Amino acid sequence: MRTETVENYLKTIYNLSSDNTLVVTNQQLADKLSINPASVTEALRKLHELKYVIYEKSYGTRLTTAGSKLALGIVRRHRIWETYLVKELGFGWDEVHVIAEELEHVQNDKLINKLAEILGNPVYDPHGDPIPDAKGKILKSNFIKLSETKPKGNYKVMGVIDHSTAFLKYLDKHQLIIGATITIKTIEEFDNSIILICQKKDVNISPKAAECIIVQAL
Amino acid sequence: MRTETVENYLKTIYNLSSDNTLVVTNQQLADKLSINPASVTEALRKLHELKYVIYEKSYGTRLTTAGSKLALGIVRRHRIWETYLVKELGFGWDEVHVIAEELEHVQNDKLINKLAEILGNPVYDPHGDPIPDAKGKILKSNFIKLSETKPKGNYKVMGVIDHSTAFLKYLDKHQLIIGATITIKTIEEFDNSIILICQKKDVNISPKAAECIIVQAL
DNA sequence: TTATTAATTTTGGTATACCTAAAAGTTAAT
DNA sequence: ATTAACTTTTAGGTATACCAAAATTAATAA
Repeated sequence: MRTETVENYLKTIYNLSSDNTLVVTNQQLADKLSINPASVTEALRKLHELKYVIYEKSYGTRLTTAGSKLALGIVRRHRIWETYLVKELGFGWDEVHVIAEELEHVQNDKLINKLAEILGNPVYDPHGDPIPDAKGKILKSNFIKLSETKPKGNYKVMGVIDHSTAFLKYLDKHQLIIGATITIKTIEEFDNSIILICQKKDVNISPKAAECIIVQAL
Repeated sequence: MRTETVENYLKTIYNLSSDNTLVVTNQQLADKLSINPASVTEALRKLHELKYVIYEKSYGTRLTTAGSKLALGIVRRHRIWETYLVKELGFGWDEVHVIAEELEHVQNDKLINKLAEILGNPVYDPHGDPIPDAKGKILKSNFIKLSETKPKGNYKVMGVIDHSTAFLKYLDKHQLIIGATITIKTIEEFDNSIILICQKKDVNISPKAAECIIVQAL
């Protein structure tokens, strides 16, 4: 199997399994990777043979220790590059995902560690995602989704789940950037949209968007 | 055809044709790319269909205008990355080639132009090779090979042809770095090896190495 | 010029990573 | 418990990018 293919599967499995606590379905993988489910079945069988995943037919897949290790390496490379692009090269947080998607496959630990060092070994990337260290250790947060918050509560925006340019530009427009403090005003009965206060302005967030914003209770 | 495959062929044709003045043979390509000549024939036929090269059966190949443009883009990316790795990230000139070989395939003009800007839009990379500008314009030098020099002459080291770590470390050892001033002492009758003076020390250079060192007469 | 050597192309074949369509299996709803 | 809906797998197929071996073509030397 080509390295890049392996890396894309393992990274996606990692991202979908929330730190390996969940089993990932073929459908989820097919959707995320934009490929046919039949191709996923095939690939998972090979990854199982390579001992990167435990794939149980018609049930689901999770990473082995070896697979996790590899996945964390790729996640590290991706997040370090995103941070470097934003902090050192002046890119916007809404444009770095696609570039990092390519840069993450460049195989050179010395390079990544050098970038990390220049950045002061950051622990979070520009989207609020934790960056694994060189040994693969990663912080796990007890943050919640905006969709799980309660009215009257005060929260701090800690990260996002969707990394698309469109979504990030939408957040920028409402000042909903990492670190912003918000207060939940009400949750609409009929469509579950959330009305919150951010920078003293009312902002209306759709349930779909609320699923993609990560916050911490204050 | 995969982008990376196209890019590797075009780049190699460019490098072998010395600025498109020479026709490139299949053998040369097979050697440089470490693949079977039969595969080269196949690939060239496709590149011809794609209008990137003019491939004349059993004769040779050269780049079209479109092919040249693409090739220069890849060469630019490669050389900008090499320079960035050396100048900004502290890598040695002997270790950047392999890394740039991967980085050159990352498709993002804004990124390359940003790196170039940080570097002050350099015109030469760490190996003395000229870097095409964003429009594809490239300096052409009238430098000569060390193997073409004459005894008693004074020269300045301007670049290298071989980018392997082994060769570059060998040069480092003898202080034969870019910019170094040398004087040709003699050329051995029986094996054509060159004895030159560099940093006041005598250095003996094999004919093979002399083919890979580019100098300018002073 | 012919023979020899070398380069190139043809032919037939492999592995990878996808695909579609159909079959089998699983889950949920009545 | 049976049907309906969805998911997963199987089976058969494609394009890419390579290969080895044989056939052809070109270049070189006798």
